[in-house]
Amino acid sequence: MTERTGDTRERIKEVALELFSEQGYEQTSLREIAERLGVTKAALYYHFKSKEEIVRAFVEDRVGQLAELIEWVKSQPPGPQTRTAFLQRYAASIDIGKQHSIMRFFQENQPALKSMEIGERMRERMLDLVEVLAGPDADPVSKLRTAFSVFVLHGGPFLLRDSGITDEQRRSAAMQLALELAGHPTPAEQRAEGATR
Amino acid sequence: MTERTGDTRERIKEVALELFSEQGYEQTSLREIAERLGVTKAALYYHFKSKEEIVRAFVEDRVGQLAELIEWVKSQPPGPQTRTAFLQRYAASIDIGKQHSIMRFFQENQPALKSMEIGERMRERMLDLVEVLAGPDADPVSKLRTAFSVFVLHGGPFLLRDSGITDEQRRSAAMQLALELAGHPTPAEQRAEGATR
DNA sequence: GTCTATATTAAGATAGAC
DNA sequence: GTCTATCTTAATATAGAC
Repeated sequence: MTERTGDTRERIKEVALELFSEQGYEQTSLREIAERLGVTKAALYYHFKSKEEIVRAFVEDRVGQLAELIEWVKSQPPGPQTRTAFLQRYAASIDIGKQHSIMRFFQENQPALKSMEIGERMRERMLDLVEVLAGPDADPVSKLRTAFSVFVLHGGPFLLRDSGITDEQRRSAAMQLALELAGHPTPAEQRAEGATR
Repeated sequence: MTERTGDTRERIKEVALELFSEQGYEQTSLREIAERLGVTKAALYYHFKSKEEIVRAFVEDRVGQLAELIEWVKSQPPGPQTRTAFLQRYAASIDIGKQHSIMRFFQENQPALKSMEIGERMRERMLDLVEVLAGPDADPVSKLRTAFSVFVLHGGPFLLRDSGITDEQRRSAAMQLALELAGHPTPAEQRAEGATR
């Protein structure tokens, strides 16, 4: 065979994600992706029927992971302990492979994703996640606190990129703030806690 | 005169900002802006020499406001009290006119802004702001906490847009979390506080 | 599965009349 | 100050040979 099975498709996804997350979706042309891979644009169209299809391919990977994470949260008792335990799992899930790039791409390319159905799916998943984490009857402030606890893990390290510290220190600082936010009980949880004492 | 002085230029800025912040910079064509105004593209080019120049015009407004806010912070004693007082001023500054749209545009169009010098200026201003608010010797977690206290005011209300609550309740929830984050003293501030007791 | 060549389209931008 | 008309460019996408 002329090449290892499925390899080219994966390499296109990887290079595209790298460029899309670094430069932006609209700022990256298929020509650029093709050149980086040492092929022509036409080759890309053999593997994907459009530019948007490439996005769909790697965002779907992340949507699948989120579905699993959401199921895990649902299987746990609601509350601050589950939220803080979740953040450890979530951090691990973005630190492997290209998941962190996917989240950065998702954050920074909302206008482009608005017209894609995969963007809508991703957005809904993130909202679902916050919903199950905070609990359906959480007040708005608690929902925000929960949403930002997750958000800090993506955006925090990036925000600290100009400080003279290591990646590991950035991740650690983000995790510390995330835990602080997630550990805060909602009013509903406080009432429940008081009732069982 | 055929029209009220400077009016058209301002109307272009307004319409462009509205479309750029709702749909994205790349997703909005000059044709669309012109149509909305009831003129042709050529008319836009009489007032602005490029699409990017329109962005520069309204982002510069915000950069100027930020400079003033930063000066105010510098004039105050550093610490949690100044940070919380600042957030009130900051919230007021984005609630007037189109400043909130400018910040949304800034957040959601980072890839497009990356190649514009006005984007760089804006980014630097925001980093300066966090620097003076948190204090130069703040640890990474405190810097993050401070950065997110400001960020919550932009992003928080937008994140809660699907909850069945009013705009006012959204703003209030965002402010509450922002104050919680900004009110937290940094380790350096805690030491200084202990020393003066 | 990848190439060359090309179709198609729409954007940003300009020239010059009025 | 705004128009019509046009230029220029570069992108996504496709046809068909190899």
